[in-house]
Amino acid sequence: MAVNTRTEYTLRALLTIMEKAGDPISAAEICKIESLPKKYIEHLLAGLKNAEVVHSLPGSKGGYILAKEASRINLFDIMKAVEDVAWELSCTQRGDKYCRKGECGLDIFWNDLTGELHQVLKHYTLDKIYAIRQKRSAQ
Amino acid sequence: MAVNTRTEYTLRALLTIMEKAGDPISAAEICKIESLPKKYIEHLLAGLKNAEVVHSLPGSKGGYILAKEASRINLFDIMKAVEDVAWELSCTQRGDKYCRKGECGLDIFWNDLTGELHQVLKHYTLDKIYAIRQKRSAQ
DNA sequence: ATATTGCATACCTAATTAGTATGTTATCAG
DNA sequence: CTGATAACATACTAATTAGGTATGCAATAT
Repeated sequence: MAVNTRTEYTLRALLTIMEKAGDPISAAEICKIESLPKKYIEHLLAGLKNAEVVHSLPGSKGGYILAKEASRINLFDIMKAVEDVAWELSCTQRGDKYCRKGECGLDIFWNDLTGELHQVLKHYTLDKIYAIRQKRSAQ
Repeated sequence: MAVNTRTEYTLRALLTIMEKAGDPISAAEICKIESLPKKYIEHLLAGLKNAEVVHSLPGSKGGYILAKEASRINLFDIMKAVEDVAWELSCTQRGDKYCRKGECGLDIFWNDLTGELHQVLKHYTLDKIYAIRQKRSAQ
């Protein structure tokens, strides 16, 4: 259980988009600034577009912009958009081979835990993450 | 990112051991009660033994017992013992191909987040999980 | 002694991750 | 209206991880 590169790279891309403040930035430029693989980032941004986290504009002056204020975009939404399954902890829903379909009695526990972890993720909005990064740069 | 079967099955095994209250219970019996694959559980319990979460006794009347009170065993310890990498979120430590080794400025953020998530996991001790399960059974 | 347990090692298959490649479609500048 | 520049869609692939299974050895109680 770990955050994977999808979330990591996506976050870096989003912060780069955010810094452009409404001016569309292309995948190519994002990847140049952040040293990321272009095709992979395009692929990830497609997920974000679907989840309405970003808007995209094709064409020569095109690129990506945030679909809403940075304070309304949180880590949970990002992960959900970009990882196929975002921290779904319930064994029942995963359909594990030896899952006893609720008979183990732990479904409530997994739900409680999932809720708490999602809460932590939702607490980290894009603007907060940006602020944490700025703080570090200032040191 | 999700909890996997390792943690799920291990937790069920530990609760079964806990219910025996100090009387050693064999992997075979655990697996009979919880419908789990014996070899896999043995493998997982080996990790728990290493982490000093359980003690084991070989021989005919042997089996597993908790190494300490249920209130002193928490989900973080369990996951760390049983999953190779327990929720290590830092890209630097994972050695991702396009990780910029701190240059992305997000290392502090990942550390903050990791800490918060670990805190949630540590809050769930085995006796609390047991209590949550009992509550549900009573319904 | 022997049955019963844990324990160690190695192996295997399927799914997931982390990308890459190729080609198509929409927009703007000239 | 044409060419460049972007996004977008689909498919593919290599490497790693997950989820087990198999075999055999070591320790203990009866």
